[in-house]
Formats: sequence, structure tokens, C-alpha cells
Amino acid sequence: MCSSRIPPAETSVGEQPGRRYHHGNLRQALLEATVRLIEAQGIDQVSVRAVAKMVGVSPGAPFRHFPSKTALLTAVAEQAMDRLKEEIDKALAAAAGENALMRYRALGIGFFTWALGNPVHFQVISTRAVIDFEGSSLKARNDEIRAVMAGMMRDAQAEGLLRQGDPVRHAVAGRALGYGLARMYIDGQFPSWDLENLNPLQEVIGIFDQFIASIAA
Amino acid sequence: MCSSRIPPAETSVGEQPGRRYHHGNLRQALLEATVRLIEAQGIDQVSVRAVAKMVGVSPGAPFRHFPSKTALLTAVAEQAMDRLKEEIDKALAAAAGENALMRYRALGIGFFTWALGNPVHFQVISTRAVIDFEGSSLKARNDEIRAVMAGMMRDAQAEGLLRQGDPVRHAVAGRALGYGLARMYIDGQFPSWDLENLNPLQEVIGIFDQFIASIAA
DNA sequence: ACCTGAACACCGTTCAAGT
DNA sequence: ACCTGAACACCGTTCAAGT
Repeated sequence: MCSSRIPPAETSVGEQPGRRYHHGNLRQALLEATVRLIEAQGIDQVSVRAVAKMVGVSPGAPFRHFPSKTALLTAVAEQAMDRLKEEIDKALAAAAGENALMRYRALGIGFFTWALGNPVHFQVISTRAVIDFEGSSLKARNDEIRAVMAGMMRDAQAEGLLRQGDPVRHAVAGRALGYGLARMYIDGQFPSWDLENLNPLQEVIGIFDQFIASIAA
Repeated sequence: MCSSRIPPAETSVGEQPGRRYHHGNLRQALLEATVRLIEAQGIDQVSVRAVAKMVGVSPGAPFRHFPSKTALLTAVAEQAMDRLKEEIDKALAAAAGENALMRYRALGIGFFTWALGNPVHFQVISTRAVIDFEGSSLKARNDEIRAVMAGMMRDAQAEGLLRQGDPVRHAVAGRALGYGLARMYIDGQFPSWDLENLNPLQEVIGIFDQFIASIAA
């Protein structure tokens, strides 16, 4: 009945299930279906079985590609982190000639652009209960970004760009501010703060800029 | 065999299961068992059945007191929020005579004291995916605190205590900073930032103080 | 090599039946 | 009034068997 199955188009694996899957890139299809399921139902509603069904495959099939549900979600987080790093690298490249504080700003804007543009990915990365942060590439990647931020703040102080205070504490504060703002936006808290006039990214950048102005010399 | 059952001690419902429960305060016992289970296993491992077993009751019993698992966790969050409000009220009472910026600081310290002292409760309150934030008392309580913070920042500006910038943005930044710091601490990120010298509460307050100093006139 | 489909021990939730 | 215990439709995960 289906002896001449055509494989699904090389990279675009997000169409309607198409009854028979067999080969094709199941791994990537599962990752994409997981993201779509989180978008549609929320992260706590994700089940491996539902993802398998979306992709048209049996309940056990995903376990040939991911040893556990946690591993599946961790893989989604790793893809998310890769995209974040790209966004940050792009922003940093564009700000290469500027001073340390402006490079710090560029990094922050890269982060906000990514987080508000990919809320599901941000959510997965920041939901530690459900991913294996320590045992994956996530920790190293995260530490890289942290080190870059801390270094910039130190440079900013050395260049006399900071008004006062400990650069490490400023770096931590900036990170916490970024994390908290992204989270508040995604949790839908902006309307309560009367922050619905501008578009959210503009608003977040405005707040971040005010933070930078506060610590600047 | 057990015709003369003694009811469990009035309020202290956290002892070893004691085979037969029947009356007693099952509702409160379930809430406490839920907190202990999260402490021991993490929030994603909580199951109504496990909570029921901890308390020595059949799988269906909790549903007489909470319509759903979400309702159970939301009730835990509501108790948590009540304690947060107490902590904040206490801190504000102690700072009643001071200026708006110092009262803002007191509120912040109340929050940090609560969050670092009750990490499980903070985690439950901030895990939106698993509680009913909008449809409970949580939203109103949260809005109260937000309004107090925003009011203080406005007063601080009116009293000439702020160096520059929009007080609403400062208020949002302070909230995001507080949320982000508590979260970073609970996620175990402090060691990576070389923040393990002081005790965490001291460290967090130090960073918060530096933020306040940055925006102060 | 990759997938199916049955199986196991779990879940949340409901509901008749017990006390 | 409150709880039990069986039942239902789910889940994560494993594994023999198929192609």
C-alpha cells in the first residue's frame, strides 16, 4: 500500500504528520514539535507521547533519540542557547569599536532581543526543574556569557566609565535585571506596571539604558 | 481495633503519618506535606498521590479539599504570599520614620529575607506554569506590593532623593533586580559569580544597596 | 538501523460505597 | 461530613518483535 514512500523534504520538518515517518530527521522533528507544543499548551503540558503523536510516530520512538523526557527538553534548551549565543555574538560584532560600557549594553540588547523574540526558548532555558542544566552544554555556555559580562564591567571600571561601586556587583545586578525583566514580560506583568505604551522590547531597552545611565560616570 | 482514635494535635500536623487520619485538619496537613515533598524531590516531582500517601490518606481524599493539583499548589503559593506580606509589613513598620528611598530599601530587604529564607515558597510563587496566578488571591496581593513600590519611587522623586531618570522605570528595575537575584541564588548561580564569601542574604542586600546608591541623588 | 506496539508502574481525577 | 478503593484515561519508559 505504501511501498514507494517519499522521504520528507530535507530540512523543513514541520508540516502535517504525513502518516508514515520512517527515516527522515526524526530527532529534529521532535525538537520542533516540542517547541510548538509548548507554545500551544504550556511547558507543563508537554508529554513525550503527545510529541510523538504530533510527529506521527509511536510512543516509544522518541526514546531512540533521547534517553528521557528531560533529555528532550534539555536538547531544546541547548538549541535555544545556541541561538542566544548567535544573537549576542552578532550584537557584539556590531559594537566592536565602542567602549566597554557600550559593549555591555549591546550584549544586553542582544539578550533582550532574543528573549522577547523567542519566549518559549527563554522559558525552557530558565525552567531548571525540567532540564538538566548542570549535565549539559548549558552550564558552560552560560558561564561564557557571564564571564564576558563580568569582564566588560571590569574594563568599564578600568576605563573610568563607572561612577562608583564594585564592578562585580554591577555585573550581577545587570544580569539579574535582564533575567527579571524578561521573566516579568513573559509572565505578563508589564500591563500592571503601565508599560504597555511602547513595544515591549523598546520598553525593556529603555529600562536597561536607565540602569546603565545610573552606574555610568 | 481502633474504636477510640485520638484526633491529631490541634495545629501541629506534620508528624509521622499515624495510620488512621480521618478528621483532623487534612487540608493543612496536605499543604505542609506538599512543601516537604517539594523540598525533598523538587516541584516537578510532586504528585497528589504521593502527598496523599505522605499524609496516610487514600489517593482521592485530597480532592475533597482541593479541586485539582493546580489548586493544591496554588494554595501553597497563597500561604507563601501571606508570609511574604507579613515579612514586608514588618520591615515597613520598622522603617516607618525614614524617607521614601529608605522605606523602599526596607521593603526590598523584607523581600530578600523571605525569598532566601523560604526558597521553596519563592519557587512555587514564581512557577506560573503550575499555579493559577490570575484566578487566585495571588494577583491582587502582588499588585498591592507593586503599587507600594511604585508609590515609594514616586515619593522619592518628589522628595528630591533621585538623581535622574523615570521613577516608574526605577521601580520596575528594582522589582526585576529583586526577582532576578532571588532566582539566581536559588538556581545556585552565586558560586559562578564568586559571590560565596559573605552569606547570601548579605551579598544580595549589598547588591541591592549598590543599586539604590546608583539611583540616589 | 530505526520503528512498532504491548507491557509496566505510575499519574490526575471521578464516583459509588462505606463510616 | 469525610474518606476509601476501584475505575478511567492518561504518562514515561522498556523491550521484544518487525521492516
